Amino acid sequence: MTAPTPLDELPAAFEPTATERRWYDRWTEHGVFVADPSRTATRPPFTIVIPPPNVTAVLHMGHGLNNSVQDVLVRWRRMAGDEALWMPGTDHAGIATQNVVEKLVAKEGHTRFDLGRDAFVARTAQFVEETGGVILDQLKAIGASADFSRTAYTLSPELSRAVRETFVRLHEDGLVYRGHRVIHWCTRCGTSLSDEEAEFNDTAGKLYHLRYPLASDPSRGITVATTRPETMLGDVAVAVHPDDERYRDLVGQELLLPLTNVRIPVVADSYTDPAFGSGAVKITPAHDANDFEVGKRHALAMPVIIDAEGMVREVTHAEGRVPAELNGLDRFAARTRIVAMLQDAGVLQKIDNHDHSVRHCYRCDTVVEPRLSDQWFVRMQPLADKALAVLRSGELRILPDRWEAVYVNWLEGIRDWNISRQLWWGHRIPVWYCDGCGIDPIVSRTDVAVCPSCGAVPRQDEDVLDTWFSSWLWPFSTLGWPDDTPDLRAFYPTDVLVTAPEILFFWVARMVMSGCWFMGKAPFHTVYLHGTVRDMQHRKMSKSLGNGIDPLDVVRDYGADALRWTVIAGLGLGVDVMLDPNDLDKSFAPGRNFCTKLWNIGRFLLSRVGTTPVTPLHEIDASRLTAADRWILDRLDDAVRDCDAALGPARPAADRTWNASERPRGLRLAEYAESARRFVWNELADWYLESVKPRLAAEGDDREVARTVLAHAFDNALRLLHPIIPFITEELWQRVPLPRPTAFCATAPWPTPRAESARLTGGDEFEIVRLAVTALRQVRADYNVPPGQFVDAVLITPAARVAEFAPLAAIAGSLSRSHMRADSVPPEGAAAQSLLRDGFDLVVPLAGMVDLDKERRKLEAEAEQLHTQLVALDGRLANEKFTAKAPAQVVAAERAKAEEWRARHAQLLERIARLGT
RNA sequence: GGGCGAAUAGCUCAGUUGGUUAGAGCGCCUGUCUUACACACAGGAUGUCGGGGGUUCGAGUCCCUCUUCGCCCA
Repeated sequence: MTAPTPLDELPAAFEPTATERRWYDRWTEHGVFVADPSRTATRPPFTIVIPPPNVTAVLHMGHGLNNSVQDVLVRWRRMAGDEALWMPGTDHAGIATQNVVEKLVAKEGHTRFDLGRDAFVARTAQFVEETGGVILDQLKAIGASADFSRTAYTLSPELSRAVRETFVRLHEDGLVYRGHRVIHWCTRCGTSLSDEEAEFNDTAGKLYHLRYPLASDPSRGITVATTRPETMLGDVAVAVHPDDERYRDLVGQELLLPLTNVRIPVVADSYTDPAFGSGAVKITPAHDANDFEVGKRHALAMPVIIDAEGMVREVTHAEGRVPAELNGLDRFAARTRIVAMLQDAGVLQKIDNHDHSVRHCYRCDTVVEPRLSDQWFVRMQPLADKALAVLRSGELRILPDRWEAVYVNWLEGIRDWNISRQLWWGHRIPVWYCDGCGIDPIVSRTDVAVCPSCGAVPRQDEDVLDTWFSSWLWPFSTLGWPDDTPDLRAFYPTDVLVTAPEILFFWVARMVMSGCWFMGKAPFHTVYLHGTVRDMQHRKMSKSLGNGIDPLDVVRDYGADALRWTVIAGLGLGVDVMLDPNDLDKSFAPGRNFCTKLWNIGRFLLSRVGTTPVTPLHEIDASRLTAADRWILDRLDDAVRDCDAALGPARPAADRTWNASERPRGLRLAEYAESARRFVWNELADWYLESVKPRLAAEGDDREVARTVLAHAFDNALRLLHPIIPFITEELWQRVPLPRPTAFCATAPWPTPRAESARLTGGDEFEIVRLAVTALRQVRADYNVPPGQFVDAVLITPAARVAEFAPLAAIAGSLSRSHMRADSVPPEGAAAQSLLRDGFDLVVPLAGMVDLDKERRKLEAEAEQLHTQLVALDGRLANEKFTAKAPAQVVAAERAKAEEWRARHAQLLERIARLGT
């Protein structure tokens, strides 16, 4: 290890770029982030699995936020003595990755079909091999302390084995089945999608009212309303509600489908809403999931009139249904055309504007086409039941807790999961079909080369599995499952899952299901859902809007610590983070300013403490500590307690189950950041460091005490701050001349407060100093005393304490640019005066400057305000209902407060009287 | 259409089982290049806690209602 730069060479400004690289390499060299399952015998494990970014992704602010949060938690627990494991990795991202490589291939003038499946998959694998590590390297640049020796990948041989095991086992459990039904189809991606992947977008559409004539009497007819007139080519019936009087006599009769003159029946089905439109609905079973159910109930035909590319054609069971002029048209072009045709035919009665939600592909935003096809499904109800049970028992909690209702709502209305994807990039479905003998599909853990029934060569299912079917195993597949590995035994269940609400259903709920089903335990005890990074118009950052921020730009310009501090300190629980992509200076000012301030505090403090080793605090006798020392040590304890209360508890107290009082607590990262910041900036730097300057200037015993307290307080402050801003704290911490318990701040023990019993009295005297200084500064401002001008001031104390406060008055004087002395009697003559507390006063004789009226008004205003409050308080205390019904504790506190106010009020009146009239 | 949630200082948000002078950060105003820091220091201003009604000795906090906004689901 190279020696740190000598102190006299400590640069005037923190240099993030070089420093960050250096410390990250050194942490890695020393295996600081590597977890060891054997050590969990003696210390609790703390595990976080990363939400695996897409293997094609590049880092954006969403990742920056998400991973900063995880890193804060992992670094905190690592310092707190847990065996901390942060499992990193990437997701093969079937559709996204295939799309990327298809675009590359397209640039060469080819399609994936030109290459063929094997060559395309090989090409994609090679692409991932070359570029897949990019985002992980970018995570290192923001300081992520993940255990990269364990980096996982959803399409690795190990995790692929877990996927296949899962599929087969669920099939054995009766939870995986093949289904024939209408699913969501993306005509651009050429694959089916799950319900979650087909997102609703509000769309301004139109409602077309079409009149279908009665076959037996074309003068009569039924009007149906549809948003998709082109699907009428696939209509097989019109449904009305069984109780609808208007249509009762028509049920069972036939209508003539316009343009094609296909005869279709009128059926009665309670799916129909009599209040919507005309109360009659056209039924297109092959192109609408609800119509499909109606079609099944009434044993109707299911003609398919739109193909996989979204073109209108007579696909199956549709002979004579598609007019020649519509054949081969894209579905949207066909809509325009058919509306004109329907109008010409006199069928179109009216067109209303109609806002409704239309499903779009979550990857490419193409309008989803409902499509009749065969797919593999997971029966979700049994899995969902378990996922609900662990939330209700308290084995699992979600923060902010309002998301628990959303989670429950989704699980209670759970629908089966379509896991087939008509893609090439992913886990091939482990099912083989024998065309020779036609036996049932063979579901197998190992590849099937020969049909066990007839000996023919079977063919494997062409489809791959939904990517989420591999990522839902992430908390245990990354630890070695299905093998019973030391990692799995030590680190499962994991602790906290940190992610965004968008993937609560896609991923989080499904992980809970798989964890409960395969491992018998929820995969984590806490789900932490953080907010979204947005721009100043509160729009989500996105590539298409061009309002994104590249975290690496921020790291380059301000440093990783500034990035981390900004997002963590601004991160209320579940609250969105607003950043301005057009003004990075302003957006990241909180982090940059704080890092600069901390650097300056460190630079000054360390230069004053010097490099000579400092006596540890526990070797200093308590009697040698001054009031200021005791005050800052008390503040440190408060800060540690506040940070602990904001962050923890790290895990449920007992049996991995949350009790009601713990359940909503913890993970308040912004509160933690603020508590630590307040200590080091507003207490240590603003007051203690300023007050201690004179003591450091004089050689001697007291200088040693001051050096010890300074070094001790700063050491603890750096450790408190390290999880948020690891680089700058490590750089400074290495220079604190205290004996180091560990090689790195990153592995130093998390601060603990002194026991309440060890807490010393004496902090309050320093509070008088602070009040005196503040009062003097106010007087200065009131009388426009030039900043450089020293004034005389007297701290009025009880007679018995003049000697005790003489040195404290001197400190207050140096902090307020005044010659302040302690005395029990005020000086003669006009003076500005301020009532401090406990009978202490500050008197400032400003010769010739004091405005007695002004002083009187000041004191009278305070007395008057106090009086008003006192009257209200006395009224409350005189109210028998209050004293009888309010808790005794509250009443006692109110009485004490009344006494305190009364005393202060009396003192104010006395001071006013002393000013004369 | 169903469900959930939010509305507190100019902005983003805290405010723990109701307890009485409603807080923080940023921003704003004034002064200061005070020998670590102007990315700083010092001082200062700012809220009928969305509207209305109710419960209570007491309501930002509980109940009802209205308004506005957000999210999820169909």
